[in-house]
Amino acid sequence: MPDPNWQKPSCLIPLSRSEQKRLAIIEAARKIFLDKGFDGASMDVIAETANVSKRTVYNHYASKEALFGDVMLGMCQAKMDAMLLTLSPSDDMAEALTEFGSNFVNQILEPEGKALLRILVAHVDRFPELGQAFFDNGAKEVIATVAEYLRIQTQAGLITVDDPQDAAGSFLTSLHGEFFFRVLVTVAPPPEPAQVQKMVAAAVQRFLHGVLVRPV
Amino acid sequence: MPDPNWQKPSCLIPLSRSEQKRLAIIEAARKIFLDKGFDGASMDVIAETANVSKRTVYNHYASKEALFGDVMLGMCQAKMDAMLLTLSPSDDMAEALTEFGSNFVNQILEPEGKALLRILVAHVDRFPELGQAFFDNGAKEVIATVAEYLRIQTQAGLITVDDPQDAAGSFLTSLHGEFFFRVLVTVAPPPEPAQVQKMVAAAVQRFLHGVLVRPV
DNA sequence: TATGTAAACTGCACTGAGTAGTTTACATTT
DNA sequence: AAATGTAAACTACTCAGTGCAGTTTACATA
Repeated sequence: MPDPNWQKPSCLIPLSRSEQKRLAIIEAARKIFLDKGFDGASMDVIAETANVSKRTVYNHYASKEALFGDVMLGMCQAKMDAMLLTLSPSDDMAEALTEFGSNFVNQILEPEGKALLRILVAHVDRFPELGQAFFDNGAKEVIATVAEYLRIQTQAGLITVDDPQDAAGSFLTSLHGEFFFRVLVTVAPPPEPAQVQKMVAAAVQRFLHGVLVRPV
Repeated sequence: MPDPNWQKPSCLIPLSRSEQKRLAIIEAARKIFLDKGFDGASMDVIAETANVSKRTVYNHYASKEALFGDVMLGMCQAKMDAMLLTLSPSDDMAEALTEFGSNFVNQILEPEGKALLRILVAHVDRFPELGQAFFDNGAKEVIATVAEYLRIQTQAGLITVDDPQDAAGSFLTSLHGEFFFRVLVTVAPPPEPAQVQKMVAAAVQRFLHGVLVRPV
């Protein structure tokens, strides 16, 4: 079992017992919710997994909903941070976009990313703020980063993009192709990073070059 | 209330009373499951909505799972049929791809399509065969249709596509851009058909023309 | 070093609500 | 007459959240 002191803000000042318990609860809840969803997870199991009494769980969180919200927001935050790389206009375009895109696709398709997406999708109706937060603070920023990059490169005369926002969204989704859907809707395992790399590179090439021999 | 006779195979031969009840149950279950998901739906409410006693529901379906499976497979089938148009290699490429793509995107983002997707995603773990069936008999065929089209047009020398399968998947996802994700993960309403049309047309243009002024 | 205190934790029984599926006794349809 | 449907009560179970009596921990003071 990893030392809880190595978890959150400071690992120099030892955490209070109460804070240790809270982290254990969050960690257990994270596992159980990811695995079973909101309805499938029981507060008894979460408490047991956290090695904590059920009463303690309710001392820290007023309700199952509150615990779920806290846990999910934390996971969304972590995923957002991991998804966003910077794009340097000075680097080689194909290379820069491929690196950015591979990371993006891997972050989405990697098992825990997939599980997080599933939970979000499954619970939009009951927890609208979660999906909204993930989109507003995560996906939106990723798209904006790419859009800004496309705008700059268009201004530099390297490419021609009319609507950078629209093109960025289209480009990003073209990177994962059918896999996003397949992984979300079936039990198929996510593709290997090597395959992702290849798929993204191909999509970047198509985006940059086009496929038509003689443009109409 | 619509006449159940107008629903399924034949509306000439009147359906047996038993069959009428079965259709009423399916129709009610469809509504409730789409709205509340598997766990949120109760068999009592479904029976009540179908104007049928709970015992009758259990006379037709052995369990809640069985009813859910039947209802969902039916909806998947209908959605698959609606998603798949033909692609004539002789038509203008941009026009053909735009028409095909608009229909595809609209079918996915339209409210009931969205709800169906959400349910599938939310229940993959408990009903793996559903998502698998939807992918194998639906998405896969759509991709294959586009891939075959790209192969033919490449052979005709109109375009250059190395891996038609991969390109088809990438092309199809580039059509909906961020919207697929946004609609799935937030409560945002689906875009208007006009907006879809515009977005798809732009993506088709990019796919066909590319964006690079001077190819590297 | 010993002791007091407040806050937090434990364990467990309990309430109350919801629900899948069954049973029974009777009615309707074909 | 046989099959099918109805209504309502009933079983058996899960699970969120509470109450409570007693214990542990951190920390301050003596």
